[in-house]
Amino acid sequence: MTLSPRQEEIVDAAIKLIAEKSIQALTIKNLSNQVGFTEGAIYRHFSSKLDILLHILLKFQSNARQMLEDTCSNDLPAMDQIEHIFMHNIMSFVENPAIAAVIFSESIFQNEDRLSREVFKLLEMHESTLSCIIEKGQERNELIEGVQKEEIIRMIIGSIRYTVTKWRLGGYQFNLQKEGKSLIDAIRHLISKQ
Amino acid sequence: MTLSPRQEEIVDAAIKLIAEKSIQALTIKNLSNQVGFTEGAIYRHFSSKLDILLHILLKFQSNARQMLEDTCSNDLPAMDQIEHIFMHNIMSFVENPAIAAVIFSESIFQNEDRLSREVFKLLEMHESTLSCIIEKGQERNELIEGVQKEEIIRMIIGSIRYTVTKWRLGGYQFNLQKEGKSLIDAIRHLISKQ
DNA sequence: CTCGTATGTAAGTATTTATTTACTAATCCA
DNA sequence: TGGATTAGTAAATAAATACTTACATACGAG
Repeated sequence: MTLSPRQEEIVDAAIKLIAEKSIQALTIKNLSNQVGFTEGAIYRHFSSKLDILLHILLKFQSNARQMLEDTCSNDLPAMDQIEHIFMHNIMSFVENPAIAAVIFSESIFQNEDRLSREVFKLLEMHESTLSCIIEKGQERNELIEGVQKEEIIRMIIGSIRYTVTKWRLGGYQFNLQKEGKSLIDAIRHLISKQ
Repeated sequence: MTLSPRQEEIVDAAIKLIAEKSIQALTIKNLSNQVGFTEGAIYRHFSSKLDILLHILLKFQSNARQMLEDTCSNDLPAMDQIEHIFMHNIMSFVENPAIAAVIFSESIFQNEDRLSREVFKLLEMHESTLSCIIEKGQERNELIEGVQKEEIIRMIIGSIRYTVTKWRLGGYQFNLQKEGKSLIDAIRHLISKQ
């Protein structure tokens, strides 16, 4: 399960390639150029291209898992925890646009069952953490109760994704961090009590 | 600009192909099988595959434009207009999953400037209509004012898109119409006055 | 030292895909 | 009628792409 240094190197090169060009640019040829070896060398370290994509997703998963656990372990007000997760995601997109490029490429993965399942899992991780936080927040009377947590989750994750998608479609023109902050402020205003 | 009957036929076949398989399945070979002609015949009617994709987007655009104009022309309360647009979109995804497949394939279009611009335009059409509705709603004291309309729009469009994406990733397992209704009810609850 | 394993290269292969070409049959109009 | 236009076919082409194979070299353990 854990990767050798060279495997890490290849996965990182793949991520860089996706970030700078697009997921379409992730070909074995391009990847081998990026790493500085020939195509055959890639196959010494991964059995297939799918395997590489899979490890990219696993890497993002383990980052996300770490962040989500850290967030849950402290005992801030619910809304602060949500903001923390929200802004952490925004920042990780800003610092590493490949994450967005990969995660938002479900359409490409759709025929690859294994990949779309891993993307799904990543979403589920976020959802279940948010679910737990919102539930507590409602019990503690910090968050409004008239709206089911499932719908709040949809709005939070959906609005991030949409904002990031437009940021990407528009060629990274606007300041994502700033827009993310306005958005989470609006969400706070809507779902906090009073 | 307007298409011949045979061109319509080809575009519709392309949409069907995307809906039933995926956007990856839209190859000239598959398309010609679907239509019942050979590959060469396709090129009698369209200059390139890109041209076909473009006309798919234009078709969706004109449908959406029609719907948005219809909505604006009546004088319902803002929230009812929003719900109308919202549910119209949901229903069009239910009836024609290709629309979702195409619109959510920005990642594939990203290197095709022309295509991503048209997807962008489709989003802008929805945004500007919603913007107008929300503005009036806030003036008329129907909608809350503490939150900027840009953020509300992000939440509305984002939450639809996210719900539809999960519906697709999960293989159309849940009832999108029902979930859409719960979601718009929640939104209504959050952004209506009182 | 040397043998085997790990890791690289160069040059394939097989397949897919968009597009083109040369040809044909039908249909329309002068 | 007859010549051009339209719309189809079959087959070729060119490029891209994931992956394989045969060979080379370095290096660590016995």
